[in-house]
Amino acid sequence: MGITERKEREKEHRKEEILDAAQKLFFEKGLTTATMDEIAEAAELSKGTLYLYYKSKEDMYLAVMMRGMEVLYKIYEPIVSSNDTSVQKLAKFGDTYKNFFHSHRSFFRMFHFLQAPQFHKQVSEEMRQACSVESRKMWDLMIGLLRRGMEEGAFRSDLNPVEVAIILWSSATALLLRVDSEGDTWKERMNIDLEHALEISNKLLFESILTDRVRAEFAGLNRG
Amino acid sequence: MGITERKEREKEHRKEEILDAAQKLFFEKGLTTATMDEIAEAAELSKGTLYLYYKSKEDMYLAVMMRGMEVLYKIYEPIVSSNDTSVQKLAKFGDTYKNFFHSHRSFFRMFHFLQAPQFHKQVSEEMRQACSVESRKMWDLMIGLLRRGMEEGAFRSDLNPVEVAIILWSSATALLLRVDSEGDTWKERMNIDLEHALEISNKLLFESILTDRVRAEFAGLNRG
DNA sequence: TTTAATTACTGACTCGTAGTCATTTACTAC
DNA sequence: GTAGTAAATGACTACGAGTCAGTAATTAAA
Repeated sequence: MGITERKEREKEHRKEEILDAAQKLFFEKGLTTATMDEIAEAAELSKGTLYLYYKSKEDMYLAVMMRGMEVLYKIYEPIVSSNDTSVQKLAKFGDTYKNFFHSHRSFFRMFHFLQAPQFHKQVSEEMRQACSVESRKMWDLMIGLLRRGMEEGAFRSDLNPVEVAIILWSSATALLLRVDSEGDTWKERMNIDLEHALEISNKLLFESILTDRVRAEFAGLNRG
Repeated sequence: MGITERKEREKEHRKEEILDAAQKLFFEKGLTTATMDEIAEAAELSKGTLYLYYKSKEDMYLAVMMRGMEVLYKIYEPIVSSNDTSVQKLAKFGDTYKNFFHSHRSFFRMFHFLQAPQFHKQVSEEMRQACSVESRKMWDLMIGLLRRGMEEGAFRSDLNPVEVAIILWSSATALLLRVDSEGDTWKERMNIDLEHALEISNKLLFESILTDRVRAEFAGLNRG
């Protein structure tokens, strides 16, 4: 009989329902301001029940964040699988990240959590592991793209593809975080458009990793 | 009579003593783990007294962080005032930031707080203002350096010096944060030295903002 | 010197919230 | 119908930020 299986499904379903409620509140209020009581109420369950499904508030937060990582992965994956050239793919990577920032701002903000070690106290080892696996998928996409581009002679092969991936990803993330938190300030006080700064940053880094041959083509395209 | 002045001095002194205790505990335990009771005990005062000098725990945290910003400023200021060329100065800026990261790791970590908007709830307007002024001093140093370099023809003048400052600063900060929180992981799992990645990132960005003339000299120097 | 007034300090208290656990309710099997 | 199991509950504990009525110390006035 399939009772065990049905129960298993229902349990998974309940877990997702709880996460829906958590997502709603984390999006609205952020990690610290949203309370477990509020999430419980939104999920139409008691607080105790939440802890049958997630070990801590932080674990729950990361579970929501992983949804965001999956969203981003599903956007990126087809870019890598497409028939574009490596150069085109990398350009799309940059645009896509910016689009994701705009269309999924709340998820993007959550990514920031990973880099704030002071709040990881309550994160379970399992969740840490799961996040690590999920983020590894993203890195592999990008590193693979760069590695193939180097083999094809599009990108400079004297650079380490992993290092380049980290450089591109980190600088884009840092600038988008700044857009998010300080964008208006820079605009008002210095008349600076941080998104334009991001474009310049991407352009500078992008061009500096192209091989001379491809850079010449690229410049030709930009002029024509 | 100087009683009012003496009292004023004593009050300032007490405020610094409290900050010494706070700094010790924030360095050891971070913002969330350090408690006001612990800080009070370390300062040999009651918790209530702390609130006569600082409006909230977050305010206190930012006051400590500002000490770090002053330390960094005092390291940077002489670089800008020196007789080096703009190119040399900019190179020193990069090295200096990395040195600061190593010698004042706890301060560096605190800087990260500014970019985590979810924890700014309890920060008073005065403190926000004070931080803004202090960080503005740093930015002005860097922006001024870039602007002069552009006027002298060392850096490309088709770029906006403010944008370049933001780009260089953000990417360096992002990579150092990663060194701090994930450095060991990348080393173990991928055999990647994130500090080397930072050097590459700096080199790529650095060279791409030089004018063609200076880049040629620079390349000559690097070879010679 | 005594007393009043001002300032500095105290620590028990309130309040909010994460996480727990003994108990209750709902469901399944025999 | 009853025993056994799984799911859910919510009152409770622990803990920490921030408060405030009261106390002590210092200065000014009488």
